[in-house]
Amino acid sequence: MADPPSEERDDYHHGDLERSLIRAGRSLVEEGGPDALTLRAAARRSGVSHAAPYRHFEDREALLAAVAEEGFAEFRDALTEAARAEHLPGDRVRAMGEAYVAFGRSRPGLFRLMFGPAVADKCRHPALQKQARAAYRVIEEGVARAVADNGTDPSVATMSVWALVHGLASLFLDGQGPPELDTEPEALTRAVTEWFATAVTERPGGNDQTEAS
Amino acid sequence: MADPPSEERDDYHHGDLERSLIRAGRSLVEEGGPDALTLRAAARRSGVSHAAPYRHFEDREALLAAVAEEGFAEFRDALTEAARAEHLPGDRVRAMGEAYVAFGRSRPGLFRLMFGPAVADKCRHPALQKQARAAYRVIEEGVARAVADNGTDPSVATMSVWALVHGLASLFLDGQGPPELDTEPEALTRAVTEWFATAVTERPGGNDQTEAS
DNA sequence: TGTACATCAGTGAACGCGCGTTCACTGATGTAC
DNA sequence: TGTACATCAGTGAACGCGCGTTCACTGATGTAC
Repeated sequence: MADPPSEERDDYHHGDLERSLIRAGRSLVEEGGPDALTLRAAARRSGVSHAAPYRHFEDREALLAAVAEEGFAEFRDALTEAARAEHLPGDRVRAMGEAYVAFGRSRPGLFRLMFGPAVADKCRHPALQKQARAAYRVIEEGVARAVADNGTDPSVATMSVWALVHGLASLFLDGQGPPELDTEPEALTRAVTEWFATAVTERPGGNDQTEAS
Repeated sequence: MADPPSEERDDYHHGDLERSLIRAGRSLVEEGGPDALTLRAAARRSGVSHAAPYRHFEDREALLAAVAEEGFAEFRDALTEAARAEHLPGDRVRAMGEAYVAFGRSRPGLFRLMFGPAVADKCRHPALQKQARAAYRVIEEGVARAVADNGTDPSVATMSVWALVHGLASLFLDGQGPPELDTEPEALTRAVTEWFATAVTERPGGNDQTEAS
């Protein structure tokens, strides 16, 4: 549980401290959530004095943002990959949904950092914002294709799909799975996303889209 | 932004410090999220020395749990009330969904405390667990009634609805609304929940429930 | 090829902060007789 | 009705902690001549 200086170095200069800090920061986040990322701990893990990070990051939030940015890049890759494995638009949506939930479940701390309030002012970090939007666009395109010719409003559909899988992931992360349900998270995720992908792909029944506006 | 001792008292004994601490804790949570709740700040707001809370709460987490418990009670009331206003099962589900999102949006800090990782070990707080389950049951019953005779698995449907509204709330809270969409959160919520309530109520089309198991 | 010098990454001491928690204490309250 | 005493709520000083951030510094690197 302690924090041994893991990266040994003999020379005065580290070599690539910036990358090392991001990697350290990421492991801290994955182990203990966003709060566990402190500049001092990241420095410790990189085998460097606690003031050294300031050569590379303006403040703590900057390192948080860098870690989150990396997370979003991986996230987008995971979604893209999942979609690539399928051919029918509906299957793609389902596959992306499962990948979304799987990503969150396998990296809870990172997921919380990416979507939570840890990086307060995202406008201050354009690179992060860019990656986040890129991930959003992957879902958006997939859903748009799936509802292309059934009359559903694409942005409502995208938001629905996104909310559904984001909610699933969040609930699992927070241990809020249904109390007495003995279904495995994977099976439940599959059932829900499948049901939903089908519903979204098919022509919506008597739903009056204009009523809300 | 400072922390003035808001509750004046002349006498040595407070009167009802326990309640006062919960109220103070709650306002701290609502203002700055779960992290902002510290025993010292709650004591300050109650106009009491920083060691006094230990007469009423074993540790910081106990106060967090008490605040969360209160939150869940209110939450359940909000859901129940929303459902009561409607008569058709589908409308009830939609109304509950909107109430769920509205609750989260109007009390972001409390919502994060209730569903987030702040209270690490929920088993240590049976009263909290009880309230959380009670809230879950309200949704469960509403959804079960809505899908009663259309062949959808009620637990899958419940989980879907829950995930959807939870996801919507979370995304709004974290400022992750769709980038270029200019729709108001309320309208979007209404559109999504309405679409979804309709989909869940109607007979599911070509969806093969058994395929996942 | 050698040397002066600017640049830059990392150091270590220090600052001030607020926190959770413990402890011996003191002041108020209420009960038994 | 009055008094001794146990009980209990709140006090204030103290402990140790880890943090973010600043600062003058030192050691290494590489470039201009």
